[in-house]
Amino acid sequence: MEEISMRRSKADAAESRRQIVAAAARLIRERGPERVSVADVMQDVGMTHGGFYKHFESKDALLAAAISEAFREKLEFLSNEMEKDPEGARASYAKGYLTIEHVEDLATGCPIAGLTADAARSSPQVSDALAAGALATIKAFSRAEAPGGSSLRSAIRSLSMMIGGLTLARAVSDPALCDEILRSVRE
Amino acid sequence: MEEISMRRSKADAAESRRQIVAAAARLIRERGPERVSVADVMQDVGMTHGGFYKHFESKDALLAAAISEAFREKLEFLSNEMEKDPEGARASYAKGYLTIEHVEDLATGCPIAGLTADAARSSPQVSDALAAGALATIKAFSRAEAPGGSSLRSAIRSLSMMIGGLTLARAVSDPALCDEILRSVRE
DNA sequence: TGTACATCAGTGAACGCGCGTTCACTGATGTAC
DNA sequence: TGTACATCAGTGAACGCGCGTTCACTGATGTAC
Repeated sequence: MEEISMRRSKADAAESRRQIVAAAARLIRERGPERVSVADVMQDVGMTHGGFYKHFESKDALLAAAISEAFREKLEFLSNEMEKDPEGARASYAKGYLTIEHVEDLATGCPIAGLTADAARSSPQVSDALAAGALATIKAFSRAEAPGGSSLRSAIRSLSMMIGGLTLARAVSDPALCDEILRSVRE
Repeated sequence: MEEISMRRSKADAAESRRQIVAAAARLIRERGPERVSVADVMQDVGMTHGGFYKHFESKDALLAAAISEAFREKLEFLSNEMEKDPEGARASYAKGYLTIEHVEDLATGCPIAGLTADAARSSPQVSDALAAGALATIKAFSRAEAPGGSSLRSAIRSLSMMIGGLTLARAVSDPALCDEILRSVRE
């Protein structure tokens, strides 16, 4: 315990930072940005809260980095799908998106559905990170073009249906209705 | 100031409670449930925070009541629209829903889009209130039937598109893209 | 209708607690020679 | 390669502050007679 408390190499520090951001990206989606303290995040990576400010200027700076990280993971996943199957990537992403697993798994779920309400009431630093992620998501979806129709329009419409369907499924409590929502929106 | 501090009649007390709930319904959508304190709400209706517990058992009880009130207002509005124009109520509600005004007005906006993420991380008391409101909304939309198609399915799909479109429009920062999202989803 | 008293809506001070942030300190790391 | 020293990642205690909640108190309301 004590020998861990000394200074670490630059590589170690960079790894610490990565872990802090990854932990925050999960925790803020699971519990909400306000219900996750700096100490919670640091404890999650096995550190004490005091060292936090060696990595970030403020909690808001961490939130912004965590939101960017959440989008990075999602877009990386979509990008891999597109390499494997350029034609069906968007449909298969939507299929995985509209599942009971995604409804229940807040921690690694869609950051647009999970964090837009929070970001809209937060500082520019936080809402800018969400806006950048949302823009990148729309662009990625436009690229993963479905056959026919205006690319941007159809990307926006697909994303809206997915985000709204997930939100509505999370809003209701009756499992049967939740399932009906997912099935209805999946087409 | 001082003469206001004494006991009020039962009618006055009921009116106070109504005002507290109405203020909370606005404030929690505007700032988020965690960023609104009991003292903020009481101050908004011109009272001190000490009297709060004469009306509610806890802050969570107020949040539940405020969520129910937000839905009540929305459903009342939809109900009025349906009386005026049974055929076009759903379309005209959707048209008003997908506007820049609604994107910017969090305080009196859709509680599903604005509060589902918060409710999903809250106590049963709070999430149950949201679930009840969401169910009532789906039912009202099913009743306001669009011509043709399965009533429930098409209600769910319309609502999903609206909620997702509003969320996506709130997520982005570019006004032109925000406008493009609203237009794309409005059909 | 009038009187005496219990009730209880609202006040304002106080409570404990957790939060974001700061700070003095430690000692391995990294660098200048 | 070896030595001396500055750096800085991480520790753990401490800070002010705001929060949800409690409490003793006030005096008009509401009721029993």
